[in-house]
Amino acid sequence: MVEPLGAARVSRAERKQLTRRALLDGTFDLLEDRNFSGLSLREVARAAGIVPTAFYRHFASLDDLGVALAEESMRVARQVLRDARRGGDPITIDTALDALGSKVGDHPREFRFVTRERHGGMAEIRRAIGSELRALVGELAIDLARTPALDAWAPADLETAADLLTVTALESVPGLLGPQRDHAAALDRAGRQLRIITTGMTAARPRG
Amino acid sequence: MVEPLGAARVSRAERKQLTRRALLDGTFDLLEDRNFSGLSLREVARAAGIVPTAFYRHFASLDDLGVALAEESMRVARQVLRDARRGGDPITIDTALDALGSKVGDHPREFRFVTRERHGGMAEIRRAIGSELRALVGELAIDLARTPALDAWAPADLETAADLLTVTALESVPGLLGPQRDHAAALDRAGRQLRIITTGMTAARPRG
DNA sequence: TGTACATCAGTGAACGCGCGTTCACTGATGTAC
DNA sequence: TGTACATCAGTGAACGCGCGTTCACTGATGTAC
Repeated sequence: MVEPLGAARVSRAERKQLTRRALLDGTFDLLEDRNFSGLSLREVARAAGIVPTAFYRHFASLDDLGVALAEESMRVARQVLRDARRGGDPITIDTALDALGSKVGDHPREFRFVTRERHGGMAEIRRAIGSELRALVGELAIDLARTPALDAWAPADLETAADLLTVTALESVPGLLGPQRDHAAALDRAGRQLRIITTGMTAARPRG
Repeated sequence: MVEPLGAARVSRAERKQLTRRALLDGTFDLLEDRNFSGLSLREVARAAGIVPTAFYRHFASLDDLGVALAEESMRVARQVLRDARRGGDPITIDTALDALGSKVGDHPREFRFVTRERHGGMAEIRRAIGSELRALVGELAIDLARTPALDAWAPADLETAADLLTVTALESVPGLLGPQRDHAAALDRAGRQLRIITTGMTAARPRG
């Protein structure tokens, strides 16, 4: 790494973290129009401004880097749920979609990664995304459990419903990653679908 | 291609079709544990038993082959809807999931391709799958339009609901591609989710 | 039926290139005293 | 504060390999007469 003129002195550990960030950021940028499995180690190193062999100081393999990207991406995705609850009020469809829309706008690379690699990626990456997604669904199920209309539901059924809501919302992400003019339609469609689901949940005889 | 001893004489056109099939089949087999974008042309040719340069007699590029695989896979997926209607009765959740379960069992490679490449693949492949999926959703919307309980629904809302049902069913495919013991759970979960949706549809005030 | 020519799926040599990984190294940062 | 040594992120040369694509070709099939 080149020391910029007049840069503050940083410790070896700090500098290593900066390079690690450069690897993650550079890789996210390379993924704008490609698959993770279409990347090469040399290309990733080039994007981070290091020599190929230095890559191994940070990750044992490209797969390892992919898992790190999956974890970082899912950390952003889980933040949507927290944003939707801001003010301490229960989550509604509108606050959730607002939160999703602005989070995708702020972090397109992370959502693109999740969308592309959730089913399309290498086994280890899929596993990492899957387990984080299950945690997110579990969180949402707890929100649902606090809803009076659903207090007769068994935990497993709440989980199933939370999964359905999550996947439906996630399905709108490709539309939110495209041109601005399609965003409203994507959110509108997701809103209609989520409303069908919540209508079904409150109308359902639980434990069917 | 080697002429098997005693093989029936086939025309040049027939033989070309056989090689094309070998390319499609060989590629599907290579995709069992990888991405389409992880394939190389030489590897595909090897799997089909031809020399790399002969590939170009059949497809202009790997992308072209990918689009052919997408079309073939979606042809199988659309067959699920037709199977679910067999006997001329309206589609139900149970007939649809039965049809899906056995179709995935018979054609795992095609469903794996759709699942992996729908969001994860190269732009041209995504486009091919997307447009076929929209056709499938349109077909299902017509089925829904024939349902008495939904006759007040606007076509666009039926389309939105059909999309939700389709995507929800599709989400069970990864579970159906895994070990046999997980199949029942995947279908059960999809059934519960589809029932939430259909409950929501019949309970909803249309044109909301 | 036989002959002469056209077609074209598949062959095989050759090319230059980017790949992942190895290895010994450099030189700034960190630590012990 | 100064010195001697250890650590370790990043370097750069080198390797053998599989890649996509080009090209001129072969020989069986197809067609015209």
